[in-house]
Amino acid sequence: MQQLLNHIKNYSLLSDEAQYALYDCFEQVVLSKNEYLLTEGKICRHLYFLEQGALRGFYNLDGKEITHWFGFEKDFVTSFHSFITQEPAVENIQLLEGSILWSISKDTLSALFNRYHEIERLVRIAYEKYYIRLEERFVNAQFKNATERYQGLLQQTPHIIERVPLGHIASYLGISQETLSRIRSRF
Amino acid sequence: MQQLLNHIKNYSLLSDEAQYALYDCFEQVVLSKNEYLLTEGKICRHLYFLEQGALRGFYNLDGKEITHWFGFEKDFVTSFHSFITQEPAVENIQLLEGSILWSISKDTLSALFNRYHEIERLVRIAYEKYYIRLEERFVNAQFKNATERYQGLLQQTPHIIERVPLGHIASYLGISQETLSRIRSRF
DNA sequence: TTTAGTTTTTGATGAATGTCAAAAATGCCA
DNA sequence: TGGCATTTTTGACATTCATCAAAAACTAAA
Repeated sequence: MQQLLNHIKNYSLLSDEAQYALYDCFEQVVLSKNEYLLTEGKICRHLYFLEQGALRGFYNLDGKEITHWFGFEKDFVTSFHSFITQEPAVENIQLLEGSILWSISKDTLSALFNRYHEIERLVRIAYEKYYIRLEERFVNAQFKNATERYQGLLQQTPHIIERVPLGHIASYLGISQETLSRIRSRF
Repeated sequence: MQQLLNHIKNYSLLSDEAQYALYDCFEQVVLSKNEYLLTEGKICRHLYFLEQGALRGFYNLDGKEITHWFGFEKDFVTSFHSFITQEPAVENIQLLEGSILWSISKDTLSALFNRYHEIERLVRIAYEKYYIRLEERFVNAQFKNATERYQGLLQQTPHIIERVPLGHIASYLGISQETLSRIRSRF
């Protein structure tokens, strides 16, 4: 939990009071490898902070699992679309490693927004960072080829390669596992 | 300007006081076709609301212009990365039609955030919507083929096809103009 | 209208990547 | 330390899409 409070200082500084309120509202969740944080069709009512571990978001398409994002230490994770709209999730969130998370419900978070302008500001700023990150992934997906995407991954988030099976990574990069294997053999 | 105040009601409702403050802080900008709202290398210091008209964001890659987004009536537009980070923009924003915009500087907006929690909330909610929109485009880019992307465009944003030259649309969809032409001939 | 510029389409070809099937390598645990 | 399951690699072939070049269609101004 201390890690969470520490991490959010990167977004904006909170008063002691607001920090304490946060401290009070997050609950610890411990899950083991392969368990699910969320399954398709359920409404995602929580936002999580990943203190330790790794997980992936994926959905099913024509019988195949499409992994479209990963979460690691210090990431906020949720099924964003479902969390925001409160519609059923189209995706699953599955643990890749045993993990420690901190959870807050949407309702609790909304209540915190009402009480603390500074917490809503923090989230507004967090959104900006996550938006920029997604924008970059979008440009990669749309305008770079398989090799460039893999090299970008190597440079920008090498930890992914070290901790995740190649099948998931291929999916994450939007290429087939075989193609990824061939690209890797050329280095 | 009334259109702007009306539009933001879709995000959240503002007090009269906050609405008046907004009214006070936006300035009208009128530009004609082909003019630039922003050019590569400049820092983007403003957020714009597009009341009437159309524009595109594009960047240069290997001598080609890559159009990666369009703006139309009721869109908030800016070079998001540059506006948030205050680093030089990598993209250009060019008018596709003569347009009427309303502009607010980052500093002015920040001051409004400080004075009105409810305005920061409005922007937080707007970010959520824009994030979800981008997420959808990302999934399309990464996991759908050219034909599916074009059909998605037809269904979800047909107005784009009616108002934008096909060359820009092809780029927006991440395919060559020739391929787009062939896809279109198959309907 | 005519003409010049721009946009869109068509054709031929090649490169990048996907798919299916099988082999090889790796990991895990009894 | 085997043996089984999973993950990764390799090979053959098919498909999608890009590229280059040229023709056709469209647009707008003289």
